Amino acid sequence: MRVLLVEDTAGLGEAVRDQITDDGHAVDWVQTLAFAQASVQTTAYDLMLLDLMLPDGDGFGFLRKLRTTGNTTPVIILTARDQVSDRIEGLNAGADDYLVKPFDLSELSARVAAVARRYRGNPSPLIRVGDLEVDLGDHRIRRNGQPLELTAREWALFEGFIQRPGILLSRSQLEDRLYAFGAEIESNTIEVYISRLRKKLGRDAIITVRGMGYRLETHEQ
Amino acid sequence: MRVLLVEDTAGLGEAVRDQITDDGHAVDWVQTLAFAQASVQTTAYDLMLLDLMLPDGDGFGFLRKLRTTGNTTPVIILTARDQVSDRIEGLNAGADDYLVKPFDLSELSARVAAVARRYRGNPSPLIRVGDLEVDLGDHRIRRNGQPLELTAREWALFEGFIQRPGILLSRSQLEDRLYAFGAEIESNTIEVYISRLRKKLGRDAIITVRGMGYRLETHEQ
DNA sequence: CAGAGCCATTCAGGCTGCTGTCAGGTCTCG
DNA sequence: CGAGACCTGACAGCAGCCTGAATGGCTCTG
Repeated sequence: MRVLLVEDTAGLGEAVRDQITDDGHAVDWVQTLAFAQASVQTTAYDLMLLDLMLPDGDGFGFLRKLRTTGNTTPVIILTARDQVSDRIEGLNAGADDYLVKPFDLSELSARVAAVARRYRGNPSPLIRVGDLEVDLGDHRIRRNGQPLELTAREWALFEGFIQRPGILLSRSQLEDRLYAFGAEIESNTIEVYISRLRKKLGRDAIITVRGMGYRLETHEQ
Repeated sequence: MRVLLVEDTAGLGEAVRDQITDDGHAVDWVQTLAFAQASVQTTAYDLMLLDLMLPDGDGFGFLRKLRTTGNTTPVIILTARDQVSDRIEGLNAGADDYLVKPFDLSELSARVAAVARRYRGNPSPLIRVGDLEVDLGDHRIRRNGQPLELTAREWALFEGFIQRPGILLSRSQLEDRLYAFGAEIESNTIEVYISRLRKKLGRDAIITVRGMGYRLETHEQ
């Protein structure tokens, strides 16, 4: 899952980023509404974590504007304000959940997982590709009825393929799924994970398109 | 994806061009606003990388004019200016993202990939030419329903033809698609690839225009 | 706290088949 | 018919890819 974190406090931002990353998601961290605006325009996020008090404005307005432009990305508000009125205003503005600082990182994890599950629950929960049966919300895969266990990184990669079956994903797009923007990757990690996925999903599940990337075999012509 | 790079610094331009090419996109590189203007009028780009300080003017004005004429191509600004006011002006002028020099090439890749992701989020258009059916996003070709396998180089060449069906491409234009700008090529490589493409696409798919270049047969008129 | 176990990452060795080159042929035009 | 332009089969070299194994970090457990 790809998460946009909008938070101007360095310490908290890092902690949250690390936590969400550990949970197996890719995190883009910005510190102003201007950058948040730019990010949501160029990237389709699955979840947004939004601080309310930012150097260049109020998160409420940003969220309202986001909703009026048709963006339905789930948003969890992170804030020091704990007034009931704030909570209501946040939910009215289109937030999906609300965390009051200081909050426990494991609590954050739980909310994130819940939003992800709810979000994934809407569109078809079970995806079938070839002999694979995938539940995006629960991160579960069966192959010929047999459950498969994927690690966080394996899942992050696989998710990219399953979301749009048959699509060609370049190496840099795959790196983008595993690591946040700007991260350096300087070995053949992607290849190693492709290899591991093949071992679990079946040898010919993922097709190498030499010089271009990889593609999930869909058995459609 | 087809990218227009507007950058007047030779070294940086080459580096960016090579990087984006490596990521699997087609890059047109121009060094002035005048050429940029001409390019956007003749070609539908999926992304523009725009330097702000150019010999014949300021990128802001160009971008504003572009937006007022209804062009919604995503634009990423590349600039040495890192003033907050510049950032805001850039976003106000209609930019989608902002990269401050010196930036890391992998970061550029990530931003470009983000745009590409959105671009591919739309149902990738199927292009039909003769008995060929081409999906530019997925890099797939079928001929009479039969899937074809093209290598990276073959695809790079073919992409040039399919993007503007019927256009005549000179030998040097084709070389530019395969090799970094300025690379010397001193054999008949292009001819060899044309030959290989013909073997896969059908003997009369590509027409030789003696002394001028090659053209894709469209069976129009 | 030691030890077991799992995971992410890196590295090296080996393999596949793409790439660029050449040679010798065919085609086209004046 | 000659010259130049173009075509294509063959091939060596190597880029790109695959994968087993090693490493180190982390968590869990007793």
